[in-house]
Formats: sequence, C-alpha cells, structure tokens
Amino acid sequence: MRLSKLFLPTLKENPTEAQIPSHRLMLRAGMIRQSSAGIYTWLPLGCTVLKKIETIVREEMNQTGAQEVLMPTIQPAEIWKESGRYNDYGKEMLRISDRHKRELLYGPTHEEVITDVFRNTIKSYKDLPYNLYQIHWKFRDEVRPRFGVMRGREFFMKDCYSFDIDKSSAKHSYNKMFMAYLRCYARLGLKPIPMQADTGAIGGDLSHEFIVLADTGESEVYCDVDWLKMDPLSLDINYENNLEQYVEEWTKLYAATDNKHSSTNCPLPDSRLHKGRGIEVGHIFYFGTKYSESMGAKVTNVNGLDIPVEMGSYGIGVSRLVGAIIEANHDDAGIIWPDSVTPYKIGIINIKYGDSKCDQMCEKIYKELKNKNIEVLYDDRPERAGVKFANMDLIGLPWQITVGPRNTKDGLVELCRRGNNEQKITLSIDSVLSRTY
RNA sequence: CGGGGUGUAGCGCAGCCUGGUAGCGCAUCUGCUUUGGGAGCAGAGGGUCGGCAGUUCGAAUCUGUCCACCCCGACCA
Repeated sequence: MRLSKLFLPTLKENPTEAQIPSHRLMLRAGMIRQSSAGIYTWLPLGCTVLKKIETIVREEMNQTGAQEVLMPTIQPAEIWKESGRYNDYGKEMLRISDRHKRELLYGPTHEEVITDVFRNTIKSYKDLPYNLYQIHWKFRDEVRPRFGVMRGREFFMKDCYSFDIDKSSAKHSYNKMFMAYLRCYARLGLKPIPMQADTGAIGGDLSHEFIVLADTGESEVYCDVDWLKMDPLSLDINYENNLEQYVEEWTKLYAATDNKHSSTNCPLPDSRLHKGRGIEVGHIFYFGTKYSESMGAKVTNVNGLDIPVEMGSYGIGVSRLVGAIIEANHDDAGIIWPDSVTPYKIGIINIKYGDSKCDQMCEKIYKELKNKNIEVLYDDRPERAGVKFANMDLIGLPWQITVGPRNTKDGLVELCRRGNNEQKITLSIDSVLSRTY
C-alpha cells in the first residue's frame, strides 16, 4: 500500500478525551474515530488489525472443532423472557421496538438465540457434542464507557456455546476452550493468565477469566513469577485427548486480582510474587443446564429419557484486544505491533521523495517485497524526513526500511526494528530483499 | 447510578469574572526558501462561540433550561 493513497488521518496532538495510551494512540494513529460514547468507526488501519486478530481467533476456534455461525444482532425479547433474563439483565440491555410494537433488543450476548436454535433442531444424544461460535458485534449500554475500545458499548466479540450430553463431556468442551484461549493470546503476543472467576450474570459453577499482563492495565494482578515463563505455544495439543492435565498445569500457579488477593492469604513468599497490572480479555463459563432447563433444550439420552443439555459459553473481546495489545506494546513514540497482528509488516520511508535514485530504489523494494507477499506500506508522500519517521513510529510497523540520499549512492538502505530505532543497520538492497521478516 | 468537569475553526486552547460583534498554536491552501527525526518566511481560507429561551440598545460573555462529551467511584468482554 502507498501511504499517499491510504486513508490514514494521524494526529500530531493528543486528543483530550483519551486518557490511556491505547485510546490516545488509536486516535492519533488514525485507527478509529469516535461516533458517540463508547461507539467507534474503525478506519483502515484499525480495521486491518481487528481482522488480523479475528483471523487468529477463528483459526484457533476451528482447530478445536468449533463451527462458525452468525446470529442476529437484533433479538426478540420473547426468548429472554423464557430464560428469565429479560428483567435480570437491567439497563445494560438496549431495548427497542419495531413498527408493530414488538419488543426487540440489541444482543448483549447470545445464549438465548443459540439455545433456541439448538432446541428446535437437535433431539438425540447421538448428535452431541457441538460447539458453535460467532465473531461479531454486541452492544451493552454501559453506564460509563471509557478507555476507548477497551470499554466500549458496541464491541466486537468472539462468543461460542458448547452443547454436551453430560457433565464430563461438558468439562472436556470447557477444557478445549481453556487451552485454545491460551493459544490465541499467546499468538497475539500477549502473556495470558487464567484466573478463577465469579460467574456473574451468566451463572454456573465453573469459570475462568483470562487476564493479560500490561503495565497500564486496569486492575492490579498478583501472580507467581513462574507465570512469566509459561508458554502455551510450546505445547502440542490434540483436542481429542483428555486435556485435564494441561488445564491443571495452567491453573495450579497462584494468580489473583487485587480484590481477591491479600498479603495474609497469599501462599507465595515475596520473592516469587509478581505484582503487575492486567486487562481482562476473555471469560469462559460452564453453567450446566441453566438455559437448557428454562428454555426446554432437551435431547433424548441413551436410555430414551429427555434430559436438558449441558452448556457452556466462552467469550473473547476481540475489539478490546486491539486496545490490550497496544497497552502491552507501546513506547513514547507510538505503537509497537507484534508481528502477528501488525497492519503491515514493513514500512518503507522514502527520505527524499522526488529524488530519482531514492524513488527508484523505493519502488524496487516495494514491488519485490509485495511480490513475496509481504505486507508493506510505502511512505511515498512528499513530506519531510522528520514527519515520516514520526508517523512510522506512531503507527508502529515492526520493520522500517529507510531509503535516503546518504546511502542510495552506494546502493544501500537502512533497516531497523520498531522499538530499537537506535540500532539501525545499513545493508545492501539485495540483502534487504532476500532476508526473511 | 452517585460525585465532579468541559463544550469557542479539523486538533489543542485563550477570551467569559468586568457584555460592545472572536483570537492564538498546530493542521489545510498558495508562493519562496529549506530538506535525515513532526521546518522558516509571507499570504489566504475556515467559526450561526453545543441547542433553545430569556435579560439588554447590544450576549461567546449574564440568567434559565435541554443536550453532548470527559473524569472519579460502583459494574463489565
């Protein structure tokens, strides 16, 4: 992509409304614009990152055998009355009515919709288990939206719902999600820590929330220093096998949020206690028959008896993750994207646009990298060098190739890794084209 | 939902106390100079001062009311 063509409205100054780094940087880097409180338009740069995260989450979900669906954003109030949540959910649920005065709502979550589909179609234990997921928009009318996309009212979420015939099978479904979540976050360049959690409005008796560590996170987190060494991607997981040992491995180390932690109940000596900050980016629940019971989602078991199906639901805040990743990866100059989600892998800075040597070299590098299917953003604007450096640092592409008159005469360019700008290396155009990024 | 705050050009702000017809920096456009970390000079365009009502000869400024947004707390992916 040529920067001269890209819709990228960056801001030099900090917008006053943005208080935390991710919000500030997303606005400044031209990723989002606010539409109203807690509701955003995603501009090309932000949209690309969102899609990248979505793809990783989708890949990991598919690996577990979960199947993708799309449910409506607008739901009938009727099914919520059946489950008993229509009144319970409170003002966070946006209630609307259509021209016939029928009661509708903009879905804050989808247990009711999926349970409704399930009960109308699945009748036998032989069909189970199923795990169905979707990745799309939800709306919760938060009293106080804040922190940009980290706490919006409209948000992009992966939610999935498991259906099993009995408790042990349901536990396996839960464990699959548990492990898949660890993998998702790790692939996004984050350090995930699962923590025992309250089940809140969704209900149930088994639940974990996933916290990622970030210095500017919203809540304090206390955990065993050994968490920092854990790497979910090093595990070779077969989702067909019993995953209990892995889950145990990943829940035995101490971890607690500040409202559950106190120096008196903490089992760790100070030397092993890591105190940091974290952001909640996922939550998984096993809630048994809470909805299947109230909504009559029953299947016939091996003995010919109709029994309510065992369920769980599992959420990942995809749009929130964009903010969380930035919170965990930025410096004073801007964002530092992890390779897995960066909107472009390489930025080419043409220091002197209009200089035939610089232009030619940039064009060559741009075209050849594109031919190698590397996502590259070429700053071909007739701007001053300082503007281009500042912009490239702000949008945080992991690699920067600088082409300037100092080096073009010798056929050389400079390469540096975002975050290590002082460690620029000078190399030939051939080696910059042949190396792997 | 309780408490606090802010709405003036695309962004950041001053002006308001003490009413007299709107200003600064950045951005944008034009020209010249400059050219390796958000350039300099000269010029230009852009605002029904959040909306409505009132007081007044006259309202960005005073009064009332509504709206929007932000911050702190309680709640959440």
